[in-house]
Amino acid sequence: MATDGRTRRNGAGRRDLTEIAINCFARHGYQGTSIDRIAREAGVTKGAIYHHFRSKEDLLAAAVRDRIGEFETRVQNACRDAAPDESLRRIAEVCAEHARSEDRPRFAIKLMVESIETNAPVLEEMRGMMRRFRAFLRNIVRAGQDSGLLRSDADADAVAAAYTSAVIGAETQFYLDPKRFSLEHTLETFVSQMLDNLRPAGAAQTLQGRSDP
Amino acid sequence: MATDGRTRRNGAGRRDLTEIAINCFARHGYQGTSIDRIAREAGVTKGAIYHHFRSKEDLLAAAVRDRIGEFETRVQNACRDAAPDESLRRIAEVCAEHARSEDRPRFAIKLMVESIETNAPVLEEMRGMMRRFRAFLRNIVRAGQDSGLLRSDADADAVAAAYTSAVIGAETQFYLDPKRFSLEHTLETFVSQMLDNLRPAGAAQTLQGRSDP
Amino acid sequence: MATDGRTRRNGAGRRDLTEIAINCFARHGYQGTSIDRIAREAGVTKGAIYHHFRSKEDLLAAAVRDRIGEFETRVQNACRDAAPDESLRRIAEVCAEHARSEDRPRFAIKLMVESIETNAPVLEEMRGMMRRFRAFLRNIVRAGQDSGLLRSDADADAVAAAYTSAVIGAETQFYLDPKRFSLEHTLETFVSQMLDNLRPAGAAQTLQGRSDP
Amino acid sequence: MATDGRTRRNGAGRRDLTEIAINCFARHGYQGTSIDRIAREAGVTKGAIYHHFRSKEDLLAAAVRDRIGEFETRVQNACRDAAPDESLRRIAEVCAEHARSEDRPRFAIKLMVESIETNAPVLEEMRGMMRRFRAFLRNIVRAGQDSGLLRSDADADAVAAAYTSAVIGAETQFYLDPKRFSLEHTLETFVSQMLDNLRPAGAAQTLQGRSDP
DNA sequence: TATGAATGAGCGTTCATTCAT
DNA sequence: TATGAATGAACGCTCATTCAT
Repeated sequence: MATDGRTRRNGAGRRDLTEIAINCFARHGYQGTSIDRIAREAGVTKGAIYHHFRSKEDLLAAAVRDRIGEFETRVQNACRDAAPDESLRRIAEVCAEHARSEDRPRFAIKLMVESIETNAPVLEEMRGMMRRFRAFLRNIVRAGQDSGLLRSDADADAVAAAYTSAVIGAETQFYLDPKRFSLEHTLETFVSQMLDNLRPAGAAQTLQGRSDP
Repeated sequence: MATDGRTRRNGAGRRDLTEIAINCFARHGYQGTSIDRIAREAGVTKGAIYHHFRSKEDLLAAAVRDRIGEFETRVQNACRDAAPDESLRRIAEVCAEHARSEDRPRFAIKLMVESIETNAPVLEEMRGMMRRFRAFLRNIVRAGQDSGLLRSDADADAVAAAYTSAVIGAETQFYLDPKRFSLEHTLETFVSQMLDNLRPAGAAQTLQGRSDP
Repeated sequence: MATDGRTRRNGAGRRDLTEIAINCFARHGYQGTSIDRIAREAGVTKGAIYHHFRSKEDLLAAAVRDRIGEFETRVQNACRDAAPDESLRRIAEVCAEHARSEDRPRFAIKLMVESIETNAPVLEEMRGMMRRFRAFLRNIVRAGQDSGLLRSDADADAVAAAYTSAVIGAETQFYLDPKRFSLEHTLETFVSQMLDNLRPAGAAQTLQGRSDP
Repeated sequence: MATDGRTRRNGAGRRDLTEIAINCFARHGYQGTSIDRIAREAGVTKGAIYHHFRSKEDLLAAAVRDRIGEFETRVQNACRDAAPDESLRRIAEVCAEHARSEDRPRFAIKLMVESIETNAPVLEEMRGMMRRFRAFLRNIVRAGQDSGLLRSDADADAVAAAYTSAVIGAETQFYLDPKRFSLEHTLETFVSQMLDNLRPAGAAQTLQGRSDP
């Protein structure tokens, strides 16, 4: 009985292991996480992990892939049936929620940065995620431009790159200094600034950017 | 009596060691850098390092403090005798240059992110640097507002936070994907967008975002 | 399925390790014994030891506890069904045998002395052993006094303390100078002297102290 | 000015170094004492120590020799112009005082035991001290026997060995458990017991051995 | 499918010792 | 006579990985 994916107590399946692993990796980094710790937290022995994964790197790669897919699905869903400018607002919200969530956060920032110059396969995976994220944003901007909603003389690639930068940088600062860094407010400020700037010449200018005086 | 800075045997003084150490730490992270590696790269034995520093953490702290001071000096110098808007452009340039330089780059991003949840003292140091950076930017924005150069209804704190985010995020993406991420262009796009948005109501709008195909 | 106690590969179970460890500790002291040496002597690698024990201190504690228990059992058994004066003779014999045995000797003296001012938990363990040993002796003396076999105006506590002193001091001298220090003869001399002195007023005095030239 | 042996602050002479060294060795043992620690406590650098002593072992040997000489002088002085039985009482007192003193204590016990099976030269030194101590005691006993003060059928060697045992064992227990082990009382009990036993046949028996009921 | 004993390489750190000054 | 930089060997410990069961 009770075979709903995660069985009780013992015997965590392949899937459960990636769940637990990515949490450890996200918290303590790849090098800071021992197979032993993952095993302990999963309630299994090291051997069990090596039964499912060929190596620590393999486990990390599998876990990262899982998370990336999940994150991308979430972003795409947030944009379903939304106008381009609305999509750009929603994506920022999803990213902020992700950063604040209990279990998922930090993994992209921590493992992405840690893999620079140290772990080519994961780096490639992360690079792909970032490229797809920027392409996704760029397509939204282009769609907005095609429909006349956004200024057509803006460089959609650069806008997407700046947007991605703001998200990554805001998340990083938030993890670094959660008490003093206002994640949502920063992202809202950025997005409003950007949308304001992308408004076609004739459109009226919104008043934004002043708050908690 | 051999006083060319690095005295005796084949030595590498305290200072040289922090230089070499921070390069290693920035490249491979704190956990990914062994004392042996630093020693090898400095041409000394592990013992020599422990003669100058009490522990690996001590070495890291000394190296990080050095680098932070250097970076902050550099940013401040770039703003000497510059108008607020010009300062905001120059800071982005300095950050881009820093990210592209041979020896100094990556240290902030890598160690900042790695220290989250794992190394409280370094975290504190980095937090301090980020807070000072944001405060520095905010003061520039406020100076611009006071002089009428920038819109006075903008939230200077949020603008500074967004600016910092853009810088960190752009640097991160650049390290991750130097071939495909256009660091300078992204930062220019961001800064122009921001300055455009901060222009007082009456001022003319510049053309920005010239797409490079 | 190979269940001869020490299973698999070339192993040495937890128990064997404490046996080997205490021998090393007793010979070279705690600080003078490296984990590597224990491993080598046990025919395993360091890692195997750390699989069974959390630390060198943990291994020491386990080994010391084992030995203390063994020693106390041995002393108690020697006194089964013996009159108080006979018990006091037998305990000295057991201690002398213990000091001469191949594997067990020295551990108490070496580790007890080494732990003074340097290793609180082991000190505590040893202190406990000594207190129990003195209490055991005192109870024997009291039993002798209650039965009229020994002078009742003697201070049982002080007698027990002096007895323990003689045993420890004789053992120490024996280890220091086995060729020139006559362990059994010294202890016999002491015990006879003591029993002579504890003889009730009316009883005849034995001739003791026959000098062996 | 001020060259009274130990100069102010810096520049501890050879003699001062052995003083400081033996204190360290007595407290933390030989292996537990680093040259660095001695240097720090003496207010000099390691190099200065190596200027005076060829090695750590050499320093230990010198320090031990100093202390042994001092101790033996002290014991001999205590016996000047005293009858044999009185001498035997006084020696126990000197040993107890020595064990309680601030600076000198523990060195014999700790270093003697630690050197067993690990440090042949020091072991030899300690062996010599013990042999001389026993010989000194034996001669006192013999003198007592020759003068008719003590029973002449007692084995003077064995008596001396038992006496030495009691002293060493009492000291050890005292260091191990100063709160619960009564050093002076134990030694007094032992000596009284022994002297009582050594009294010639005709002499009256003293009442000893009952105290703090 | 999972366990647990074991390995072997490596890491941070300590320390006696050397030596140019 | 003394310093302080440096060495090199060891040590306690960790950890990814292997493998018999």
